[in-house]
Amino acid sequence: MPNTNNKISQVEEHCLKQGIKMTGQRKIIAKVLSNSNDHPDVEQLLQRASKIDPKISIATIYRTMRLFEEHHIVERHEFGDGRARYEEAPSVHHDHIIDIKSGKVIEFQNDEIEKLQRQIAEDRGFDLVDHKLELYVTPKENQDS
Amino acid sequence: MPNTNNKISQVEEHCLKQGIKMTGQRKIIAKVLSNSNDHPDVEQLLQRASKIDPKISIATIYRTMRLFEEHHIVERHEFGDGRARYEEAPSVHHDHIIDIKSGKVIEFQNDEIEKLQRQIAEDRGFDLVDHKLELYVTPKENQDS
DNA sequence: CTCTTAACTGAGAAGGATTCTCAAGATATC
DNA sequence: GATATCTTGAGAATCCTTCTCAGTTAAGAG
Repeated sequence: MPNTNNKISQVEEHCLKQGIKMTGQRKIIAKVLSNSNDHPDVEQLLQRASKIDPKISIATIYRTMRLFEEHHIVERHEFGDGRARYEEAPSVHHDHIIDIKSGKVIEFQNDEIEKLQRQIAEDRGFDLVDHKLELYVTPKENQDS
Repeated sequence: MPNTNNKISQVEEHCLKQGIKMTGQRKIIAKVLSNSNDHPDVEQLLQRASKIDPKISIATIYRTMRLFEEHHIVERHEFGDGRARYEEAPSVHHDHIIDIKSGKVIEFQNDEIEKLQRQIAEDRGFDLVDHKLELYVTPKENQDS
């Protein structure tokens, strides 16, 4: 019976568009990324990939994430815990709220801030090529929202 | 002849206010920080401190920076190059522009963005306890500003 | 001023995340 | 289906940071 899971993932499609050679391992990692809604670190990626191919190595995860990052297929983040976290590069940019109590990461967009950032760089004679905006928060005290 | 450099530095004063035991090494590191207008990393701090006391150790720099950070006497930053950089905790908050061509770091303030950040956290039921805003830029092309 | 105790330091070992090395394996081309 | 090129796995190496521990020092009590 043919594997029903072998259709091409979003991430794999982006790879193909950019002419990246798709090895078995890269396809697996691409699929893992496409199936993740969170911001996994390398260890988590290895665990998820290992369920598909138990002999995939952590070096390949590292190499592949670097490759994907260079091709803007994933975004790398460092949320202050000393290791990189990844997400499939979003079509619409967003920033992150990190709940330091639970470690949960929430995405948000704010066009006003984006505009202000560009303007700040511009005003000082620079082109804004990238930015990092992270809000570190704790659940509000007097509220059970 | 009394050392003309032995007056208490800004950073040392903050330490005293907080009841931190001031050893010779800590005084030196405090002075180095007060005399720095940039965002030195640990290696740079060691070099600068070594000019005053050549037998100061890098472990002490690390330990002292952690101590000072915990007491909010310095701010630690990670500007994407994998090592921590420090600055004397500013009385007025600012964020950073990093010129990725030269590595130069420029400080800026923007109250509008600060306000929006607090509001974004608030709207989602959180208290904003910290944030990181870094603009990665390159010098503008068609301009000699 | 000296004693005492708790805290601090220097040096190197240890740790965690990431990259590198290299032999073996896979891929692609003709 | 031989050959050149790229990729992989495994462990070594690297970088930054923290830890360990024996020796030293700060700071308060007498």
